[in-house]
Amino acid sequence: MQPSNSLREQIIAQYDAMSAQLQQAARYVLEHPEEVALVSMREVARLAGVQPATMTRLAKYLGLPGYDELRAQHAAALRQGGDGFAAKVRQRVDEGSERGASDTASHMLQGLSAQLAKLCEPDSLRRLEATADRLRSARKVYVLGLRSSHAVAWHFHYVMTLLGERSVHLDGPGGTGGDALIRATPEDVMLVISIKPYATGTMELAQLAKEQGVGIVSITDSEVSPLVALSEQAVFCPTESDSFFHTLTPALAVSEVLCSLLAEFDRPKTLEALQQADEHLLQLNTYSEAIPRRQ
Amino acid sequence: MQPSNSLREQIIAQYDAMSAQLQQAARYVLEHPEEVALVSMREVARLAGVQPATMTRLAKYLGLPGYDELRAQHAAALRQGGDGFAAKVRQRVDEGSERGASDTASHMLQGLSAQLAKLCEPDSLRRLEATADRLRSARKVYVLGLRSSHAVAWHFHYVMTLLGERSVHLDGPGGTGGDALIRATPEDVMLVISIKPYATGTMELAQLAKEQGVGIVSITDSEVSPLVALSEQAVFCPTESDSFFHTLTPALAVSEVLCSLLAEFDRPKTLEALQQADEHLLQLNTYSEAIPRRQ
DNA sequence: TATAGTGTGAAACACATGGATCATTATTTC
DNA sequence: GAAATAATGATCCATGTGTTTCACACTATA
Repeated sequence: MQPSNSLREQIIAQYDAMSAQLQQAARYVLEHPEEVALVSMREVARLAGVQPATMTRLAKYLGLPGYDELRAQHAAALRQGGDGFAAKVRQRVDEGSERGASDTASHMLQGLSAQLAKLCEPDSLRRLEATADRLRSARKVYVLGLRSSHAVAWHFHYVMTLLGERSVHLDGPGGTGGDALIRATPEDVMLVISIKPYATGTMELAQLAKEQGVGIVSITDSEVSPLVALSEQAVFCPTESDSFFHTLTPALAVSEVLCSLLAEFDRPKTLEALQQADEHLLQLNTYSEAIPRRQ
Repeated sequence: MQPSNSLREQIIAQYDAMSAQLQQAARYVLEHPEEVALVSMREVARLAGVQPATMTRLAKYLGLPGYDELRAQHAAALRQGGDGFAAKVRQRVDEGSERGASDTASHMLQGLSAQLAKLCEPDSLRRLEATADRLRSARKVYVLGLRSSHAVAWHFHYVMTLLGERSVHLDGPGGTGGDALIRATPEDVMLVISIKPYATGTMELAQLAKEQGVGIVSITDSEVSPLVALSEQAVFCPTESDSFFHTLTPALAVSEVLCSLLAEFDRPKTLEALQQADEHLLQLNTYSEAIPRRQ
C-alpha cells in the first residue's frame, strides 16, 4: 500500500534535508498515502497542518512537476493495492507459516486488539464516563499505581500535568510517595490503578485516603478486586495475555480515554493549558527535531 | 473492494429501471469503482462515455444528495481495502461511529484497537522479530525513554527485571539517569523509545551510547524519526488519536510483545527467573489479596 | 396528428482547486 | 551585528469542478 515505493523511499531519503514545514507535510504524506490520493490538496494540507502552498513546494522539492503528479502516483498505488488485497493476505500467511516468532507476536497483538474492542461494551463505557465525571468534580486528583501499574499511573499523571495543575502523583524516591496525601481533603479524588497481584502498598494508601474522606476511583482488573470495595467508581480492564505476564495495554488505553474525556470537557481551558506547556517546554529546549550536535 | 456494499447492491437493483444513459453511467461505476474514487466527475463521465450531468443525475437517482456523496462512498471503500489487513477492524470503527456519534470513548478505543491490528502487518512483525533478536544477543539492555515515553520504558524495564538481570533503566532522580552508561560496552544494546516530539535528552544520550559502540534499537513513530538514523533496528508504532495528545498504547503493546518474544526464547530460564521473583516478593509481603488491616 | 411527459445535451453558474507571486519573517554566514 | 539567504504565509489568478437551468428531441397516449 505504498505509492510507487521509490517515491516513498525518496521522501524518506530527502526528509532530513527538508525544512520544518516540508517535513511536516512529508510526514503526513508518508503516514496517510490514501488521503493524498483521495482528497484535494488543500484538504491534505489542512489535515497535515500546513499551508496549501507547502504541498506544492513538497512536490517540487521531490523533483515532480507539481502536486498533481504526487497525487497521481499515490492514486496509481492505491489502484494497484486495492486489487492486490488477496495477494497481501497470502503473503502474510506464507510468512506466518515460516516463522514461529511472528506468530507469537501477531497472535498477541490481535488479542490485545480484541481486548480493546471489548472495552467498547456499554457497561465499560458507562463506567468510563462515570469515572471521568467523578474525576472532573475533584479539586485535586491523586494518582496511585505501584509496581506494574506504575507505568499507567505515571502516564495518566503526565498527561494531566500537561492539561492543568490538578494532578498529584503519589510516588517518589526514598519511600516518600504517600506524603502528598498529608493535606488531602474530601474535595479530592484519588485514582488508584492496580491489577492482580495487588500491591500491598497500594491498598494501604488507598484505604488511608478513604479514611481521610478522599473519594476513590479505580482502574482494576475485576469486579472482585479488593479495590472495588474502596471505590466509588471502577473501570475494569482485561489483563490476560498469552505471555508469561499480565498485559497493561488495556489499562493504559483506559487511562488515556479518561484523560481524553477530561480534556474534552473543557476544550478552551485544555487548549490554553497545552499552549502554556508548549511555550514552557520550548523555552527549555526540551524537544529537538533532529539529532542534536554534541562535541 | 466494493463501495459500501449496500450502495453497490442498490445500483444493481435499480439498474433495470434506469434510462439508457443512466445505465451506461451506472455500469461504468460498477465496473470501475476505483476510478470513481480517484478522478473527477467530469473525467469519470468522459471515461463512461456520458455527459457530466448524467453522473449527477445518477447520484440523485440513487437517492444521494449529489455526486460528491457517490464519490465519498467509493473513497471510503477504497481506504478500507487499501490497507488490506486492517480493513475488517476499520469497518467496525465506521459502523461504530454511525451508531453513537457522541461517544468519544468508544470511538477512541475502537481506533486504538484498529491500530494494534495494523501492527500485525508483515513489515511490522518482521521489525519486531529483528528487534527482539538484537535485544536477545545483548549482554545488557539499557532502556531509555523520557517524558511521555517514560511509561513505556519503565514498563519494559520492569518486566525485564522480573525475567532476569540484564536490564538497566536509564533514569533516576537528580538527573543522574545517564550515568549507568559509564560502563557500557559494544556488547550491550540500548532500547530507545521516543515519539514526536522527540526529547532532546533522549537523542543526546542515544547518540552518546552509539559513539561508545553500543547497539541501538528503537521504538518510534515513523520512518523519518531522527532515531532511525541511530538505530540498527526500529519498530514503528502509530501514535495518532482523536484526542489532544498522542497515544502511547500501541507503543506499550509493542514493548510488551518484545518482552514476550524475549521470554519465549528461553522458557526454562524465564520460568526459573519468575519463580525467584515470586519468592522474593512473597517474603517482602509485596502483594495482598484483600484490604490489609491497619490501625 | 396533437400533446403531455420524459430523457438528453449544451451552456452557464458559482465555487473550489492547484499554482504563482510577492512581502515578511527566520536563519545563516560573514 | 549586518547582510544575505532561505523559509514561510498571504494573496491572486486561470482553470477545472459539480450543479443547475433550459431548450430540444423523443415517446406514448388520446
